[in-house]
Amino acid sequence: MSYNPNEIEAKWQKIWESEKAFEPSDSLEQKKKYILSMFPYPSGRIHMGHVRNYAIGDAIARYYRKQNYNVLHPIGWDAFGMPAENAAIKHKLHPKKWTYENIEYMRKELSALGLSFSHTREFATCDPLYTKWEQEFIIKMYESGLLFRESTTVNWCESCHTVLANEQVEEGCCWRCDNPVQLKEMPGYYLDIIKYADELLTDLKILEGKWPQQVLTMQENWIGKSEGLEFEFELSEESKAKLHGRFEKYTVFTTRPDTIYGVTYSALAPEHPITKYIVEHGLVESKIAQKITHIANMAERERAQSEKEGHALGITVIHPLTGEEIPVWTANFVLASYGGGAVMAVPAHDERDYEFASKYNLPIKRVVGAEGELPFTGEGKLVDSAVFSGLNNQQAKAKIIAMFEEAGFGKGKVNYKLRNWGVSRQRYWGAPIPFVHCQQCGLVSEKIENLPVALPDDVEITGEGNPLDSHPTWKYCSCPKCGQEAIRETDTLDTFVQSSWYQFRYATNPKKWNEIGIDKEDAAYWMGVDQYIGGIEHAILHLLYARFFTKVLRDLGYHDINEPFTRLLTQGMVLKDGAKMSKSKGNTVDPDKLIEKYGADTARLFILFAAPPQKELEWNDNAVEGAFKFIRRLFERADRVVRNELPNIDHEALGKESKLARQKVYEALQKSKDVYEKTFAFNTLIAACMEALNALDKQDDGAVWSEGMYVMLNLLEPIIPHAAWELSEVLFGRANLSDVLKVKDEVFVHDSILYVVMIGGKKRAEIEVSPDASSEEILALAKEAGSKWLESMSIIKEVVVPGKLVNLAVKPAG
RNA sequence: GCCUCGGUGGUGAAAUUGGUAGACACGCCAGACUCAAAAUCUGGUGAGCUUGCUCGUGUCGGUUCGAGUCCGACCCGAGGUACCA
Repeated sequence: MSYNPNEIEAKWQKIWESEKAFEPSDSLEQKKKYILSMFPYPSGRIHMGHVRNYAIGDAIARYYRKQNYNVLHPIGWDAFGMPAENAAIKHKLHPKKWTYENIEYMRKELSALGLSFSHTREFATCDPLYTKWEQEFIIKMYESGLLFRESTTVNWCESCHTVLANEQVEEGCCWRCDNPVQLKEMPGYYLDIIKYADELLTDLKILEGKWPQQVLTMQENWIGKSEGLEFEFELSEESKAKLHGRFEKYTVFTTRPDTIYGVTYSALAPEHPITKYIVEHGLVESKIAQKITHIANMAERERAQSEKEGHALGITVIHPLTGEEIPVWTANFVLASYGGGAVMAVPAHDERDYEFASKYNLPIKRVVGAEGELPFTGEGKLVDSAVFSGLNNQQAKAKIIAMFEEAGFGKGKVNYKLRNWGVSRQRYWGAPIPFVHCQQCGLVSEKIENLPVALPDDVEITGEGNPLDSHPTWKYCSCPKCGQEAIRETDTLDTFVQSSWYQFRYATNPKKWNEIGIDKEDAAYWMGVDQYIGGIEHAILHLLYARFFTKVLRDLGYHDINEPFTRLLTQGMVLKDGAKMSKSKGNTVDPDKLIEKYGADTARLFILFAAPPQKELEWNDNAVEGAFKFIRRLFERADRVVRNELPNIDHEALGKESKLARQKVYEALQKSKDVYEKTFAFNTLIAACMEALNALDKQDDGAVWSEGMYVMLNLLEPIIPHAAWELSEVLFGRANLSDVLKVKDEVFVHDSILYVVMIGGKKRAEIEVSPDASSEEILALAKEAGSKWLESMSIIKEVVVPGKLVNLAVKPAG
């Protein structure tokens, strides 16, 4: 047969579409697999990263379908977000139109790849029906206290005109546009992810061995749990008076309570209320006040990189154990958002405190270890620490915390680096936050029956300010509670909110989509996602938020799932000339053109053959050609097939080459289970099939050819589906595709076994040994074969590895 | 700095988890076909030399009959994180 990819790919795609071949069954009884590749942002065109992502997911989905699983393999669109608004500004296109046109185009591109998606479950996250349920979740979260509105210092990107979540700041810059992030005081909506920090951390253990270690470690570090002591510094009487009695004390957190006798000063963040009060009330020189204000207004990045700087605030606090008066400073390295924005400073045992104390000539008092260089942050015995002197510092930690708790001065405390998730964005193209501001009632959530609060279509997008805010009528409404005039919230939700629950939406039968957001029974059947596939760049952002949302929606009663993604595969990037493919570098390969030239099967085969999915993939045009030739060879060899079913073969009667060919075929089959279910090393399975085809070519038994093609097409169907369906249809009426194949053990039975003879650890000879030979017989043969190397040697040890090799350890005789 | 993952021919990569290093493919070389080229097919292809031996999986050491694989120290690369008290 000749191979015409364009013709057969169009033919089968049409058949799959009209037969709705890949829709899962509604029955919730059958064994199931939920295979999900991360949904795309509809940016306009697909790129090779998408092709790789969906080729991997599709191969796994098709494999399980062949194993008679009920398979859910959906696709959708992560459709809200900034590029749509930027396009609107640039090309005067409405974000909605831009987005849906892109979806239309990309859907066509993806369908050319022959992906086995369940299209009845497809949706875009900007569909009002999706927004409706999301807004309901947000309101329930508000009612349960998990969502709150407050005014704090936020990360602000001036170029995107919006607030960023902590996770969206990369090295002090905006994750989208790379502009330096400013700190700004603003009201916003927050999700209390810290409340779930401990569960998010401990449940990482469930994922061990199923998620890449790298991702688990990144999440662990991001959550950043640390245990220590929280206590209060009381201001001296004089200082209280100086602050007009407005402040009595403040809280500090330390992971080193064992060093508390070494405290020589305390430092507050420039944003700390006491610092602010002092600056605003002229309690320090105006020059110093200016400097402090300057620090507070610096961009986060700049501040982190600048030298340690601080100013004495002219107040003191009382050491809770010694009663000493300790000076209070403000310092640029104290973070407002962590541990109360204040620290006790122990310069002898903390590098930062030491650097600061050295610069400003503050006293340094050693309390751990007898001698050696300072600062010393290691383990040791306490000195000059009253009753705790002489204790090992680890023991002292526990005792000092216990003592504080007993005396009521403080308590053991767990802190997290993780910050609460700021979900409001000052942008148009997102899901509106369903709240109104009422003069009478304050912040009020919209009534559930009024959802969705939909975006107005008639907006002018200029890039200046939030179009919802400047819309003439949209924000004016009546209060859902008292009916008075009120103002609608004009902030929209972070787009990561949509991608935090889409996996549950797919799992919900679309027949119920109008009535319900997430169906509990459907979720119990389909969730968690058995295999999730996506880029490592989502290791923290999306994967942490989605895990969090899953737990929150569980606690709100929507379902009973603890973790959304049972197994995770992070695919490597697609490179060309050693660099990531990008338009700006001009090293892209256009998937459409590739498919036009070689067909989708070649594209899929190359991508899965060139490297294991977890690794980076270097593009190679010649190797693409090679992939095409392999498929063409399969078509050419179809003529060798003489039976239209799996033949029964008398193995013993075959010639040597035919026996070897059968062995290669079944080696490939044996390998396939591991590849499709565990390692995803498709490259090795494809190589095994190539070996099998090479071996088949060296013999001409028609039955062996028939069996070989029957099995190989079954194994390759998930990778090159169009070619496999076409050949299987013609040769076997597709019976081989629905068959769950079994390995035939007789092909691995041999008349003789090859043993490698090693002498002194070096390979010296090979011997053919009968399968039932004893160790003694094998050794005798080995010694004979290796006699040349045994002359004037004496054997000190004889090792026989059954079925493999003989190793004779030797030393010179005499 | 800290954490994680890597380092194997000219290239992409294999190696049943401690058992013949380099499967499979790309490239290259030679041959066949051709007036010629392309395409196709066949064979070869880790390095070195004295042509059957030596060396060879980032470097150095260790364990073992046997190490790409395990242990220790180091070098290099990629990613993450960065004043979290």
